[in-house]
Amino acid sequence: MNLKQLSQMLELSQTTVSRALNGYPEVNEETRRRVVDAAKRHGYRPNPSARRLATGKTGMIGYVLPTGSAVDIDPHFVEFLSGLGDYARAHELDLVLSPADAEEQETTYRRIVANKQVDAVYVSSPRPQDSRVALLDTLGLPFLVHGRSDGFDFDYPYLDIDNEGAFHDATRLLIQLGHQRIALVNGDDRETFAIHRERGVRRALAGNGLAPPDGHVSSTVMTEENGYRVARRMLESGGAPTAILCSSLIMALGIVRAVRELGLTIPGDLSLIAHDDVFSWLKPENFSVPLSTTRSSIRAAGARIAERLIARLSGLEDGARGEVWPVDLVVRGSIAGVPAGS
Amino acid sequence: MNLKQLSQMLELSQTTVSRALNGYPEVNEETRRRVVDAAKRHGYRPNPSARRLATGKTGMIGYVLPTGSAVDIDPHFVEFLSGLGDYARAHELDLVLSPADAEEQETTYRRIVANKQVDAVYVSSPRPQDSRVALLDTLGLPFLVHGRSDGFDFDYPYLDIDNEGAFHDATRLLIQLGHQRIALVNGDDRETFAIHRERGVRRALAGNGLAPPDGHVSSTVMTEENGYRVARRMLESGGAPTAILCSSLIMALGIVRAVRELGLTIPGDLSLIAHDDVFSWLKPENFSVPLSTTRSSIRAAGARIAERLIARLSGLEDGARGEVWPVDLVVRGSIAGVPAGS
DNA sequence: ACACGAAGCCAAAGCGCTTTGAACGCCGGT
DNA sequence: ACCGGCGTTCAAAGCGCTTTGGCTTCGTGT
Repeated sequence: MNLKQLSQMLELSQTTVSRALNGYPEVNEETRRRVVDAAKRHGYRPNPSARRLATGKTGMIGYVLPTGSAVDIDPHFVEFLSGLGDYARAHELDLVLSPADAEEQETTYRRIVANKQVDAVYVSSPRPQDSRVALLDTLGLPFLVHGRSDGFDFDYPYLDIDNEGAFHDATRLLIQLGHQRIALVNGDDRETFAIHRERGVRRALAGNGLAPPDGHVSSTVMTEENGYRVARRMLESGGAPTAILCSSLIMALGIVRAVRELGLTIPGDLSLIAHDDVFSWLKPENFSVPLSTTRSSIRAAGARIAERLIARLSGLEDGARGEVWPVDLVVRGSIAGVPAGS
Repeated sequence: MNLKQLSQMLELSQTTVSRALNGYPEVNEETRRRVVDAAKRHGYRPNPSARRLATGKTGMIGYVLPTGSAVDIDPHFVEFLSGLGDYARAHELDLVLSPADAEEQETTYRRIVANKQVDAVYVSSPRPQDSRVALLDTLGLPFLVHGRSDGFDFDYPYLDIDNEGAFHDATRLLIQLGHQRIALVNGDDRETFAIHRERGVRRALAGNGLAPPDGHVSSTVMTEENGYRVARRMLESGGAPTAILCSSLIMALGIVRAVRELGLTIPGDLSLIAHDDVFSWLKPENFSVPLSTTRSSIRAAGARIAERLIARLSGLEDGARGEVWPVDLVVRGSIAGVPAGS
């Protein structure tokens, strides 16, 4: 059933039917009712391909997926997707994933724009002065960043959590507990979130006249293995940290393993706070010693991003609002005062 | 730059230019060269929306993403995506994710078909007699299943790993080591993969006149917490298992935690084999006791699925070929003979 | 010399929608 | 009695591609 058939059936022009269905004002309310009613009864649904061609709007949002044999998609992504899906579902909003070589994302963004494949995109894992943000800004494709990209002189819409504040507060807490040698096991410090977290830690330390010694700030891909390696190295060095802040639960697994292997205990020998993105399959309270965390649901962020994206597509939101969410600091058994003799 | 402009520029008809570009035979090779050359020089790219409308083909593949507040997307999904992306990238093939309420996926599939949104879909986490498979078969939308759905009297294309064989072999190995009380910590047994794994275990046991006692086969969502709970329950019961087979590394984390908490050791008190889908962020060799595994890269499967899907879209593959991959059995330190006195 | 098929090209008709520009009837105001 | 304007509807022109059917032109066999 297409528009033509429907309009013939109603003895109206395609124009009128189209307008009735799309809520244009210049159609008689009585007529609109008839049209809407008939459309529903016959299960008429406008052909999206035709509509796309006519309007240029696709009703889809896009995401350029960095791939490559050396690239591992962040496991957080799936949790984010859950959130996005939760919200998008109700609006029949689809998400288009365009895989791209990690080095050549720009080409893909250009293609997306040239092809008018989506109405907006979202960008994740941004870095300072992220080229994608700059590109999208000039290309004029609406976008929303999950995270932040510092260093631009224009505003753009984003949703971020207060990484700096979270790690600042967590560090301050450790300091209040008497810790002085506090280490940071961070993610890739080319990304903004990691930079902000490091900044938070340093600021808290500096506020107390402290600074992390050499080798006590590490930046690696957030795997269990890296958590282990880094922790092992730190803990075996002279002046080992008495507390560690860690950017992910998965790395924390590795840290715990290192601690155990060295015959140390948490929190007896080492206090540990990790960032928790809230996964259902790995919970900080279930660590052998329940883990203190900075917590922020990445899934909720996904839902909010979908919400804002949809608002933007329907013209309800505009401008370049940045939104920063506070982060919970959840204290569990993994932190304590400084071990005696340290 | 659109087709019209390009054809005027070349002083040819749109027909000829279109045909030249799409490789139709009835165009002079000399002419084709000119056209292709000009198209490249001017960066002409056919408008996909227009092409869609004309042909009905979209050049995209779809996936219906089950969502809902109670639904957690499988973390394996992201690894699968990596593989899919690796391959799809080179072909500029995009993936459309359509979020759907877990209970109402059917509606979404119908919408996708009615709207001609994608040329094919892939289906994951199939169950026996999966309604999606039946639906897609009748709707006539090309599809490819990752996994298998038993119980249909027609063939359909799928890619699966030999779950039954893997768990059979792993169990047999444990039996050969002298184990008699072997338990299975499985995933959701409404899904085919879990059913096959259980079947593999039972078959190996039966082959030796054994059978799992009550309570030694569990089926839960594959989280760390469930691994812990189940293992704890099993190990504290009378006639505790001396060996456990486990369907995921994440659950294995929980099992290890339970073992440790009970003051037991691996492999001294308990042998453990888990299935490894090959994640970069959690590796079996890095468990405190290196884990023996049945191993199959889910990422490779993603790539292969993309490959087959693409072959199918370009008409190279047809029919309903099922493909089953063998699974590696990798022995590491987590298994040993039966503890004395058991 | 003519017919016939193949090779190569083209004009135009879709695909199914939105949107422009115009038409129609009817009202109130002058 | 006439005109401007409003409310409502419509025919037709896109959007940019593919594909049908037809039209030349040229070489070949009779």
